[in-house]
Amino acid sequence: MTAISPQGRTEMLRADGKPVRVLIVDDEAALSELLSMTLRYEGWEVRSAGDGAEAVRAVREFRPDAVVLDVVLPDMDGISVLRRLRREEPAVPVLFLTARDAVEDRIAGLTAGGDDYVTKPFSLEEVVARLRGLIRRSGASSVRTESLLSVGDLTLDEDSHEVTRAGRSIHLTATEFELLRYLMRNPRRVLSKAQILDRVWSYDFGGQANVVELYVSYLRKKIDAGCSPMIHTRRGAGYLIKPGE
Amino acid sequence: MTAISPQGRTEMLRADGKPVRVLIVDDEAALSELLSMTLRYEGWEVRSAGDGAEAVRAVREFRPDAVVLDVVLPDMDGISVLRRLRREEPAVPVLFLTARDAVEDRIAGLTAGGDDYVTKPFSLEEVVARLRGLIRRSGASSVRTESLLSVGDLTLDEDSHEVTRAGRSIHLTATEFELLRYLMRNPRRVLSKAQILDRVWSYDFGGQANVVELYVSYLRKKIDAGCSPMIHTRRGAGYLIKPGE
DNA sequence: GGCGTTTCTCAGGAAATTCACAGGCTGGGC
DNA sequence: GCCCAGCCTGTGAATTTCCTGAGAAACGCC
Repeated sequence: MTAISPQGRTEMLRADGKPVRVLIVDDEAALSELLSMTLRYEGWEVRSAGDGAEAVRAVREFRPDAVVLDVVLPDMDGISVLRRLRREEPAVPVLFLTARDAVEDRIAGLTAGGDDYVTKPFSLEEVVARLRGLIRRSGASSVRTESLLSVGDLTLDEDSHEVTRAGRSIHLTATEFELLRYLMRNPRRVLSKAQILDRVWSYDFGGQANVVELYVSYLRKKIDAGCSPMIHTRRGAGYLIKPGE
Repeated sequence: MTAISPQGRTEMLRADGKPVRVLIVDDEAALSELLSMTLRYEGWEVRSAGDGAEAVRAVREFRPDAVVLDVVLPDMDGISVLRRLRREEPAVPVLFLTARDAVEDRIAGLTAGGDDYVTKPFSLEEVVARLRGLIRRSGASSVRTESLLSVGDLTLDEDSHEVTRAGRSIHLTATEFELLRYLMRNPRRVLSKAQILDRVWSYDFGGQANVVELYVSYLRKKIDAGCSPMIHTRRGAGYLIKPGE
């Protein structure tokens, strides 16, 4: 089930019409808060736990639709936490947070089911998208939300990562894809370069703000080439996407 | 929920019909005062805190709908304050105030979800607009306010920054946009050049007062061209906007 | 380890915007 | 009808903002 909020953003709802519930299990307060705030803003109900014991308690009481689990925790490792979570709630999908070098072999074993993972440092856009995907596939929301975003004759499939303009398939790199997705999830809304940077680039990105300009430029070459432009610059304010003409 | 005040200004109200509450956290007394006065005049309830400890206390008692947070504070840096605020009130949206050059290092990673920031020196119009946006999207006011302002056949969308007159789209620069927004938020009310300067230009603007005349002139060329004029001069008093005829 | 791809920095140039200045215009008091 | 403060607006220059090519560095895939 999806609902269009007054601001025009699409919200994810559960079968009973209540907001989706997410449990965040992470001992780094800063990260945990960053995620909480972001997910709340997505319209979800969030609860967070700082260690494994708390997580198990929370999953029992809170009955989340999905769990974000940092695999490095102070009192138990992620695997034990996972095991105990699963004992409580076998079907709940889990999004693992992991360091880049804490290689894929371990994670691969964990994510065998419907689970997924992102590596630190991640972008908020990525976490939100993965979570949406997990929840969508888990069937927590009764009416399946579409994975297809569209603005005018431009479409973007969040599952297959396929992008088309006027039926024509377009190849995008990972960053280009995330930028376009963020724009398309906020059509007709001006997004500042700072907002884009905070959302699409990873939280520890320390580079120049003009990467945003650069990637907008890349996108335009691929998206708006030969067509009426959909990506618009609002000088001094930011960028927005809207149907051509 | 919006209400039209007796003077014709639109006010923002919370679900319970009470005014919106804003907490200002800033150690520069002058700036803090300026903001307080401005926000009170907007019809909001304002409380201010000069340091982090006070801020934490205030957020606990006052339960603000939004926080304005200067990231440079005497006793704690903005990040710690933010963290402690969030522990008290996880969902409260924050508007960060920051120096222009400090932007790129630290702010990334702070702004999550609905948060936003403005760089010093800012214009009051900008701060108010951002705050309104933050509160509007956070859901503090039960009936969400529209992002669309309209006076006669003139409309201004604060989200898309789109302006139309009689259905015809009009391109405005950033300053023109802010000036028009200020006028349109105060329809049928005479605004003096001094008021406009104080509100639309940044607080450290040191230029000639006749920029206001200049920008009114620009606006007229774009807004009132060929139509019955909506922007009127009250000689010796100021300007006002009202529907044509 | 090599090679193509992707990400990002840097810097030059183009374009839009902001603003000062100054001369012209106007309304209203006399 | 005259005058002047107050207002309007054309011109142009400084500044800001944005766009984009070139190339270095990092990454990922055999």
